[in-house]
Amino acid sequence: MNPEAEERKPSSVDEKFLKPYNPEATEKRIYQEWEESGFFNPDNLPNDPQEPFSIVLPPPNVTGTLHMGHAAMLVVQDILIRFRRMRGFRTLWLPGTDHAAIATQSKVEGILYDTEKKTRHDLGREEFLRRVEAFAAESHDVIVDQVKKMGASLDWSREAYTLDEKRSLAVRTAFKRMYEDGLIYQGERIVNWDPKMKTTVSDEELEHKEERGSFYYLKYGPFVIGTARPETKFGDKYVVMHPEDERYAAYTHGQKIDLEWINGPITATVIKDASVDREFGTGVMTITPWHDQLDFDLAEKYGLDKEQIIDERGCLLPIAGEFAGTHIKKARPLIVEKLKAKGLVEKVDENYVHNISVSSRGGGVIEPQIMKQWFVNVNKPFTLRHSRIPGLAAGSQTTLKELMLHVITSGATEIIPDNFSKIYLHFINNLRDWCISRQIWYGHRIPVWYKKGSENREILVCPDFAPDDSWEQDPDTLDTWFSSGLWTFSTLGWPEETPDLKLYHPTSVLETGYDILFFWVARMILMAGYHLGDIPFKTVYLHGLVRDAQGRKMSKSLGNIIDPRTLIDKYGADAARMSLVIGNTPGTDIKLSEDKVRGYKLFANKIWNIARFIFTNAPGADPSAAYTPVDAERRAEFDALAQDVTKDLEEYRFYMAAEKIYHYLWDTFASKIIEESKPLMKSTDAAVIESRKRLLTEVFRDSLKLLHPFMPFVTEEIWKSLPGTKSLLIVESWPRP
RNA sequence: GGACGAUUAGCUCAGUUGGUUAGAGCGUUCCCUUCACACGGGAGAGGCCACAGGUUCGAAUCCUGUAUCGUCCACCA
Repeated sequence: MNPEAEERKPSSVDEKFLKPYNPEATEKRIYQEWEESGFFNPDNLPNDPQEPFSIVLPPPNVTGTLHMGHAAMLVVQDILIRFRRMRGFRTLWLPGTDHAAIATQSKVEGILYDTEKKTRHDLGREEFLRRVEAFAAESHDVIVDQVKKMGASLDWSREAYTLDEKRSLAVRTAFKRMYEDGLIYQGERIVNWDPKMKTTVSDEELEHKEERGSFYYLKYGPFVIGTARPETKFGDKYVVMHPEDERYAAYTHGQKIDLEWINGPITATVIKDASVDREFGTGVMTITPWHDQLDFDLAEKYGLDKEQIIDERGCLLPIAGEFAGTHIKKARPLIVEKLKAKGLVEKVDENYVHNISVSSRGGGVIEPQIMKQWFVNVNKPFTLRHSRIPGLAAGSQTTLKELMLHVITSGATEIIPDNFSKIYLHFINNLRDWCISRQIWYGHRIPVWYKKGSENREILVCPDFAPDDSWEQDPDTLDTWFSSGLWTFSTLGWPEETPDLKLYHPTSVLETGYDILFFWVARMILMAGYHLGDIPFKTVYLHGLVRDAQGRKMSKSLGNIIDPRTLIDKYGADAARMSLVIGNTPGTDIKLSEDKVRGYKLFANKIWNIARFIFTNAPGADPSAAYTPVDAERRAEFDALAQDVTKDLEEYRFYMAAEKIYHYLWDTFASKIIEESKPLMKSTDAAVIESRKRLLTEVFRDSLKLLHPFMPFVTEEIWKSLPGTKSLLIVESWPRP
C-alpha cells in the first residue's frame, strides 16, 4: 500500500466500510454538515454564480404531518435543485408552510370538540386563535423535521409562512390594489354555503357524491314539475319551460296562473327559456333562485324575485309556514306528507340518483345561498401597469381570465405533462368570479374597515395601519388560496422591491401535484400576472399522487397516511428517495410498496461496497496515468451515460435518469468493470494497473456526482472518504463529458 | 353528457421521438459463503405488451374501433 494514501486515510475512516452501510448513523450528521456549510443559501455558494435557478417549495399545510405525497414532491425538487447547484447555478430553494385557513381551523375544532366538548364559540375568537396557532406551530416543527430527514437542501434562512408579518403585508397590499382596480368587489351572489362549518367554500373545494333518493312529481297548477328537494319549493312562483316545447305552446311568457301550492294559493308566472331540457322529467320546472346557481342565473336574466327559504344553519324560514325553524332533513318527509294529503303528489320515483355537493374540508352538505361576500372579478377589464409577459404589452387592457389563458396559450409558462394544459384552459374558460371571503377565524382578516354607525357603510381599505376606534374591521377572513396565490413573490419580499425578487422571480420551476392545478397554479398565474405583470414560473411540473397499496388516495379522512419517517427509519432516506423517483412519471399516480424501498436500500449498500473495493484495491491512483484502449472505452461508456443522464434531468425525466445510473452502477460498474479489474490488477504490466486504478477511481467519483441528486446522503458520506476531496459533494461540479 | 389517462411477468410498475433478443423491484426455482458486497454472485422459469382492425420494411409504441378500470369537469330542475 502507498504510505501516502495510508496517511490521508486514517484507519478509523476505513473501518466503517467494513460494515454494511448504516443510513441511520450517517444521515443526520451529513445533513448537519450541509447546513453548517451554508451552501443551501445561494449567497454562500463558491465562485459566486450569477445565473439564478429558483424554486419555491409548495408550502405544506400546518395541519399535521407530511405524507408520502409531500415526500415525493421534496425528492423531485431536491433532485432539480442539487443538479442545478452542481451545474453552477445560483440555486435557491425557498421553504415555507401554509396556514391553510379552513383545513387547520376545522382540524383544531375537531380536536377541541373531541377533548373538551367545546366549540370555537365557547372559547371566543382570541382564545381560539391562540389554540390554532399553538397547533400550527407544533405541526410546523414536525414538518420541518420531516423535510430535513428527506435530505431536502432548502435555504432555511429564507423560510416563510403564509400568515407571518411579511406575507400578511403582501396579502393586504394585494387586496388593496385589486380593490382599487375594481377587481375585488363586495356583492350579493350565490355562494357555496357550508352549514356545518358556517362558512362559504370555493367551487374547487367541493366534492360531488352520488346519493340515491326519491324524486317527486308534484302538481303545480296545470303542470307537473319534478324535484328531488320538495323542502326548497315554498317560494317557487315561476314556472319555466322551453319556448319551442309544443306541449306547452298554449302558455305564453309572462302569463300569470293562479294555483294551489303547499301552503295555500299562489300566483305563478310562466317563463319561457331555452335552457330547459325538454327531455328531462316533464319539461317543466319551477325555480328557487336563492338556493340554486342555475335558477339564480335565470332570475338575474329575467329580473325575477329571489326569496330565501333556508337559513344559515339549514333550517326553514317563516316562508315555510308551519315548517319554519325545522331543519331541512327533518322537514322533508313532513312536507311530502302534507303534499300527499293535499293531492299534489302525482308520483314518486324511489330510485333516483343525483349528486350532492359536500365540503371537502368540513364534510358538510353544501347549501347554495345568496350572500353578501367579497369576490375577485375575473371578467372585468383592467389596464396592465407593467408587463414582462410576451404578447401582453404594459398599458394594454385585459381581464384576469384572459391573462390566465394567455400565459399558457402563449407558452410563456409550460406545463409538464402538456395534456394538463388543455385541462387548465378548459377550467379557466369556465371560471366564475372567485369568492374570497370566509366566515372562519383562522386566516388573513379582510383589510376592510367600516365606519361605525355609518349608514352608507363607509369603507376603508388599508394594508399598513389600523384605523381608530370609529372604524370596525370586516369580521371575515380570506380564502387561504388568496395568500398562496402570492407565494412565488411574497416569499421574495414583495411588495418591497428586494434584490431577491429581482433575481429569483419569475421562478424557474413549480413542482406540485396535479390535484392543485386549479386551486393554486391558476391563482399564482393570476396574482403574478396582475401584481407583477409577469409569469410566476417558467415551467410547471406536475407529479402524480402517491397512493396506498390499494391505489387509494392517501388522505387524512381515510387515515391511510404513511409517515415518510417510518420508511426512512427502516431503509434510509436515500432508499426512500429512489423509490419515490423511479417509476414516478409526470401526471401519473404512483403506488407505494415497501418492497421497492427495500430494493434501493440494497442498492445504497452496493455503492458502499464498491467504495470499499476501490479504497482497498485502487489506492493512490495517478490522475495522469495513460488509459489503455479498453479503459478509454470504459471511460467513454461512462461519458455517454453522463450525457444521457444530464439530458434526462434537463428534460424532467428524473425517473429515467435515476434508473440509468442505477443500472450503470450495478450492472456495468460493479458487475463488469470491477469483475474484469480483478485479473487486470494482477497484471505484470504496471501501465495496465495504473490505467485501471485511474479508471476505477475517476469513474466512481463521477458516478457519485451523477447519483448525488438522487441519493445525497450515501454519496456525500463516501465522497468524504475519497482521497483528495476537499469540499462537499453538494457543491462539486457536475461531470461534463 | 364532455374530456383525459390507464390496460406490459405471479404482484407493483418502467419502456423518452416506431428499430436488434420487451425491462426493473419484489416474489419464485436451482447452484455458490473464492479476498468489494449473502443487504451478495451465477443460472433459470415466467409476457399473443386488454381485444379487433389498419398504416409501415418494421408496432408495446402511430391511426380507427371495442371492452374494462380510473380521474377530472359539467349536469341532473
